Amino acid sequence: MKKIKVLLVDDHKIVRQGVRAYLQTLADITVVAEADSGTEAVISAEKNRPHVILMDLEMPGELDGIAATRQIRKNHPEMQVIVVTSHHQDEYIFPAVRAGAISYLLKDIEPDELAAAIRKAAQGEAILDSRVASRIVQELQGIRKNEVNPFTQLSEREFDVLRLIAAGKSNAEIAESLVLGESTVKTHIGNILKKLHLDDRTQAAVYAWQQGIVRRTKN
Amino acid sequence: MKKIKVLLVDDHKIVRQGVRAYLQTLADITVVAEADSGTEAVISAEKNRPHVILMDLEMPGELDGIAATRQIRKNHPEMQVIVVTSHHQDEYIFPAVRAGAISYLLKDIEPDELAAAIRKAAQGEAILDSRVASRIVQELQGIRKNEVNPFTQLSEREFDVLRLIAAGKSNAEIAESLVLGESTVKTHIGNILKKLHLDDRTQAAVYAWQQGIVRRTKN
DNA sequence: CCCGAACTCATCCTTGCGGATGAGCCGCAA
DNA sequence: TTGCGGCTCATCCGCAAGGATGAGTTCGGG
Repeated sequence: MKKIKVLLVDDHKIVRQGVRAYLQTLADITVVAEADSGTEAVISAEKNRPHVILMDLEMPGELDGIAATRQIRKNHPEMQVIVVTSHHQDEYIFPAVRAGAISYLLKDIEPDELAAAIRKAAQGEAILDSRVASRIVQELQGIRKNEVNPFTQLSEREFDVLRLIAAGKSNAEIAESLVLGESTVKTHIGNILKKLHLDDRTQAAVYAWQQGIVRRTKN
Repeated sequence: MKKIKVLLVDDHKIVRQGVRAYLQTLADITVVAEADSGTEAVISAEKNRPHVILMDLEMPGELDGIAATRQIRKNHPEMQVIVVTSHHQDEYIFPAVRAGAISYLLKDIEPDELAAAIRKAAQGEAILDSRVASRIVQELQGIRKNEVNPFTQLSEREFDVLRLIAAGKSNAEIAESLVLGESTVKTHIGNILKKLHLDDRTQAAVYAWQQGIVRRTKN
């Protein structure tokens, strides 16, 4: 049986060592490389062709875990990325999943669960931490009693702006539409791009369409 | 019975007069206004609230017939735009329809056909000149023997570029992707925007998604 | 009562984008 | 041969778009 090649990405060496030590005890898993930044992760993935990548989200540098995940998945759709983080909040779950992560685990996971997740990921299957899973189910069910929407991270106003971006509007048009100063619009857009880890309005528009925020009109 | 209110848009006064004279002989149709430019058309539509707009495509000025059509349909989806033109070529059919025109007529149409088209349009139904209709059917059937695609006006290369725009790529990334100079990419994009009557890459991306040029990935 | 989050707006600065124009190359058809 | 359309690229210009920062507002919760 072929071993599952794993790439570890975490900015803390001690974490990598710990995980590596554990994984090496398993017969069917081998750690082929480590990276301590998003940029390195992309390069290493390129070079070492791992099957599965364990990606930490919290990392310094230009390319964070989410951006790195997106990058890698773009270049190599066959590689599966498991996101490992201590964030139990909502905010990073969806961006990570959208960036192409197959599983989203919390750092206090049991070792054997990690191994299980890696094996599943290699098969293209997902394992979500139960706490994470429940949040997702909640969202997908549309259980948003108050004002929570599927894009929890985005505020109502930002959502308004995003919709207009996705309609191809310019900042000036958006400002007029929402009765705002153009400055405000730019601020919102800046925040949207930051939150969604995108580079420009065009990507935001694409994102909106992919997510179905904008409904396709009759055609 | 309420009369159908019509707005005439054509840069030639003589044409407007001719059409108006004819339409005024009809009991159920009334010309409520005329406009000689795209800009005027938008304003006049706003003010006079016509049911149907007869729009000439060939007009000078910043806002041509297609852009005006798009604008009006955006502001007032309930107004129906009939495009009247002497272009029997493909190039303007699809842009016009995409911009929201319900019917596409050629200028050598018989008067009673025009009247019929207006009445149909008021009901939200389309009438296409048979020559136009056959082109459309051809396209929809995918009868593209050689390299003709549903977006006849766009060349292969432009299509390549459009797809990348719709993926959220920057000019530099597109250039790298297609192994081109950035200058060339910009030229292509300029041509794409011109041909599709769009303002910027974001609108192009939106357009691409609306048209289904980009396939929605799994989500 | 204070804190944080959302929302608003402004200023400064940099650069990517888009428009206009000109130009050379290739292949195909008249 | 000439011409045209697609493709390629360059230069110049103006502006919209984004990033970085700071700051004032309201509102609801602790």
